[in-house]
Formats: sequence, C-alpha cells, structure tokens
Amino acid sequence: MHIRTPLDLGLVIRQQRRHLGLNQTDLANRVGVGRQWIVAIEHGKARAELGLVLRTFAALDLTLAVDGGGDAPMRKDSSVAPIDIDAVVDAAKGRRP
Amino acid sequence: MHIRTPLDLGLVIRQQRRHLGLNQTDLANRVGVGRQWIVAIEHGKARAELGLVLRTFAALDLTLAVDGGGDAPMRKDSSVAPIDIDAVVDAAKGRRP
DNA sequence: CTATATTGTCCGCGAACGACGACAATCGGA
DNA sequence: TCCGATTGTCGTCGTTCGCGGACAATATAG
Repeated sequence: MHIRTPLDLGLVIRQQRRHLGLNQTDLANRVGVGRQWIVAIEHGKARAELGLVLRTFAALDLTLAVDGGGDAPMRKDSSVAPIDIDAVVDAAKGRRP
Repeated sequence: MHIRTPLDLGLVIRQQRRHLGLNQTDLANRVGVGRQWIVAIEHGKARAELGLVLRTFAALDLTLAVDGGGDAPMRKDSSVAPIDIDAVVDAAKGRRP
C-alpha cells in the first residue's frame, strides 16, 4: 500500500489493527498513547507526531519503506559509476588524513 | 530504504534533498515550512507533524510504502481465501440493500 | 586567505497537541 | 429484545510545536 496522505495511513492502521484482533484501547496501550489518539490517527489526523506514528507501525508489525523517486530510473548497469558524489564527500568529511 | 525511526526518515530526506541539488531553504519553501523545520526533521525530530512529513516526501518525489507485517508470510497462493473478512464487512456496511 | 553560501542554534509567540475522564452512539451477541 | 463491548466526541490542562528573525559556525568557491 502506498501512503500519500494522512488518511491513507489511518486506513492502513485500522485495517492492520483489526487484522490482529485488537480494539483501539489495546492498541493505544501497546503503543503507549491515549485511546483518543488512535481514534484521531485512524481518521487521518494530519498533525500527529511522527514518532508516535512510527511506534504504532512497529506495534502493528508493519514496516515502512521509502521508494526512491521515479526521476532516477537508472538501470543497475551503466558504465559510469553508480556512486553518489555527495555520499562519498560526506563519508570523507570526518576522515583524518 | 526501511524507516524504523525518525532519524532514518531524516537521513533519507537529507540524502534526497541533496540528490536534487536543493538547500534547506529551497526545500522549506517547496514544502511550505520554515527552514528550521527542515533542520529539525533531518536530525530526526520525533515530534514532527505527520502531514508536513508527507508533504516533504511528495516535494522530494519520494513514495512511502507500507509493508505488511512479517507475521503474515502468506505465500500468494493458499487454498483458503486471501480475503480479509473485516474489509468485506466494512465495505458492505454502507451498502443499500 | 577572503568572501559567499549553507547549515545549526537561540529567543519569544500564538496555536495545537496529546492525556485523562466522562458521555452518547453503535455494534455485536445471547 | 436487552446488555456488554467498541467507537466517536467533548472539555480542560500542561506541554510542545512551528514560525520568524537574527547570529554563529562551518563549508565552498575565487
């Protein structure tokens, strides 16, 4: 499932919660938030705390994955280096020569 | 990339931002937040607003995907129905008979 | 080395969060 | 049908958010 809006996220959470046979109170305790927060998030609350959302996903055995933008459709071959200059530079930043 | 903590998210954002050749101010304007918010999120701020995070991902051409928990390692076959009773019930709720 | 750009941090401000407790509205089963 | 469980909502409270503007600390270029 792809998450684009807070509501998408809420639907996934609700579905998985029921899938695990939990009620809002159970999930709230498991995540460590108030029951009201679960109600809100399942309804697509946009201004919810990121950390609580991540904990909720963990509590539901869900994993979030980020899909690199479609603007970098590099095939895994290419004769040129597949390295990311910035990454290399960053890595070298703290090095002591 | 898998997101488990707010910091994971911050690293992905920073990497993609640089990948697109943007500085924090540019991204902040694009997302519609203060520059300070970008600084915070890239450092793994746990209490950031969900909606702003999602908008940031959109602004960076990133897509978030939720990976069904590992406790349901169902192969895509199974003789039993792969349907989710709750989902069916929910869908039928609002139906007019 | 000097100048410019980028990034990290401080302060105060208004607004909203999330917790808690209680209640109404459904939903579900016996 | 009635009763228990689940869910949605209200109000209050202390806490924190995110913004704005300015400054310091690097980083990058010339």
